[in-house]
Amino acid sequence: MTDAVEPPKARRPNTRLEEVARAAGVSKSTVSRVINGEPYVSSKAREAVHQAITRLGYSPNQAARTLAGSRANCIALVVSEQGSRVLADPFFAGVLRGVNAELAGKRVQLVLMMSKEGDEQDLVNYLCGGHVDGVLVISLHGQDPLPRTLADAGLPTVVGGRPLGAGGVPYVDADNFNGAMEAARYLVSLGRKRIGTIAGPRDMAVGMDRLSGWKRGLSQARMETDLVAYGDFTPESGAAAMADLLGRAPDLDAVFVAADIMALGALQTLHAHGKRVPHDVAVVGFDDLMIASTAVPPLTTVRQDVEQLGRTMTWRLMAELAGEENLPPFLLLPTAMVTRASA
Amino acid sequence: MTDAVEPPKARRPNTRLEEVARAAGVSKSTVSRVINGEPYVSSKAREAVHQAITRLGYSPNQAARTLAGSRANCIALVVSEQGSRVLADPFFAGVLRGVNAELAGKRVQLVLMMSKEGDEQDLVNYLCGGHVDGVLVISLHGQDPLPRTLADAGLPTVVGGRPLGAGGVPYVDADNFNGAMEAARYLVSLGRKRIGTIAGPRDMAVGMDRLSGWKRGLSQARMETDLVAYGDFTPESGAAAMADLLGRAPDLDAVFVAADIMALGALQTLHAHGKRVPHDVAVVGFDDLMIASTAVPPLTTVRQDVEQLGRTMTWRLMAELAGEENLPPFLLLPTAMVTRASA
DNA sequence: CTGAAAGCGCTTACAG
DNA sequence: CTGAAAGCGCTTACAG
Repeated sequence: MTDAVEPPKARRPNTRLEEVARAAGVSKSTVSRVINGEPYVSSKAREAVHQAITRLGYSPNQAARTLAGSRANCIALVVSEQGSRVLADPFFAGVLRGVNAELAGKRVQLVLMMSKEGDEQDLVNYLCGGHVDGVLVISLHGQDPLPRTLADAGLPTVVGGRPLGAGGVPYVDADNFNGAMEAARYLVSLGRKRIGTIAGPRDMAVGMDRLSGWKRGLSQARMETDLVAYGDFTPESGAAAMADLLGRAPDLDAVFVAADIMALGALQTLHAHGKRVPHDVAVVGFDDLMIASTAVPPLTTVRQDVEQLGRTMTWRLMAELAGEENLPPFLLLPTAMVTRASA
Repeated sequence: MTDAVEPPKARRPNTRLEEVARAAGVSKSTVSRVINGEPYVSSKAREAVHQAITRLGYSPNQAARTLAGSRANCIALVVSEQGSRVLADPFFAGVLRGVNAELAGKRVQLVLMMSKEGDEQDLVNYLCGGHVDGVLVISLHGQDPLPRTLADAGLPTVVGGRPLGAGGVPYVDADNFNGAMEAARYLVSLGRKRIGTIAGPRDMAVGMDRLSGWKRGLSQARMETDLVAYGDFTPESGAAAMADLLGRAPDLDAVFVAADIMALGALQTLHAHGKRVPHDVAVVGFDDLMIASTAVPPLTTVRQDVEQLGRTMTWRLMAELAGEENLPPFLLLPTAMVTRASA
């Protein structure tokens, strides 16, 4: 035997609060108070504790804090798996960046959970089990009762994107209605006469709100709002919807596509049909994804700031956890037209 | 005063293990054993406990489990913020889906942490503080010492994408070298004579490995490997690199672009220069993003399965946590050419 | 402003 | 196969 037997990994115990207390010459209570930023601590004691913490590289045991205290110091971001494929990756990643940015410096962890078809009960049990202080929910579909369930259980909850089936639960959303209306007005201002739209899925508010905005924009100009085709936020569905629209209205000269990712498919169809963009058909998208600027031609679109969405959701949730009152029931973030070559 | 004073939120205590024990007519120890799937429990007791758990909707308090036991039942996914912008969103979202898929059914939570410039020490303190059982690290840049630091601290760590500065730390990666070599060979087989490449950043293994693969593919055909331009995984950098290449070699008739997102920019430049794709210049990308198929023309590319990457990383980490031995030090996932119109 | 003590809800030897 | 008891590392009244 040349190999020594692996010694039983002596899991070196971490620095504990007690050691910090000893090093600082105070009691555990005082250290705890300093860590939690409580007011009644002498600056001398506070100073000593801070130094000891730094010197020892102390990091409080979260499990113990959670168990002893009443909060988990942890919030959950719940993503519906179904929705995550549809709403697509840039949305998800952007929101996440925003959430993290807002959480920076706060001692709050983010746990990520994907809700899968069929395990809703497990999810609700877990979330309501005191493991998290609050929940952020995104990419909801249809009348998903999840936010209502969580809110009813007394768990602070904020939804990203207006929830269709959860009246009363606070949410943050881009101002999809006005963004789409502005896009429609822009196309009208360009002198376009036959304007269609490729809308998002009927069971998501983001789809319906953008459709409503487009309708309003056209109605105000006394134009027809009959040219509607639906897609599901994939390039392929955008291509198919565009073909549908072209078949129904050969004289179509503009289209508002409710998502850049579908607009890419629409551009492909227009190209295949020999339609020049924007000469024959003007195209406006929505989202302003990174790839919008490299579409052929570069896509005119309505920008929404998804990172800001994540930040705002988190801010709203943390404010509620902090006990602030009279918080707004919902928040709408502004959108902005970005004019490029396609319209 | 018409409003009643808000009653102090009577935080309804959750079902506890003790109540389950009482309902099942056994001791707390036995309930704990059942929950943790330990072997020495009579099937009768096991059955009673399971029923009680279901009936009471019991969800164990993770904080208590963590504190009492030695594991956190939690792993971290660490994303370098800098890297996350570069590697782009689809990568991140795909990996995350894979991680979640692999974690499904296991009672292990995923906490997400973004490492920001300057807070590395906090991050290391936290991770090594016993709050997580293991760490998944992605989108590393340069010689980032993080994985080495974590591994040295005895924390099981798996890196996604070959780490440049962490020899010895287990990693999972797409087989970038062979994928790129295959792309180069494919262009050669098409009869192309002057083949360039737009490579990724020099400080990321993914950039270097794809570049090496391309070089090898051309060398084997005794072709020049001088036409290299560098980008940073943005469409804009791809556009600029393409212009550079065209300036250096007007006779260029093919280009391997190390990422689809850069290929979009390259296509735009080629278009602007009046080059027809693939007639004048054949283009092959890498990744097979959703948008590759709606590029104009649809992009021939090398597919990597990022979701599989996430699953494999997680599997590798969980296997180590389970105490399995003789695990592979690294794992390379196969790539596959996807032929479309651009080459 | 400070400290001693109880308790959060589990897991884990230990004894049987 | 099972149970009584100690202990994980904090926070929080309570008393001073």
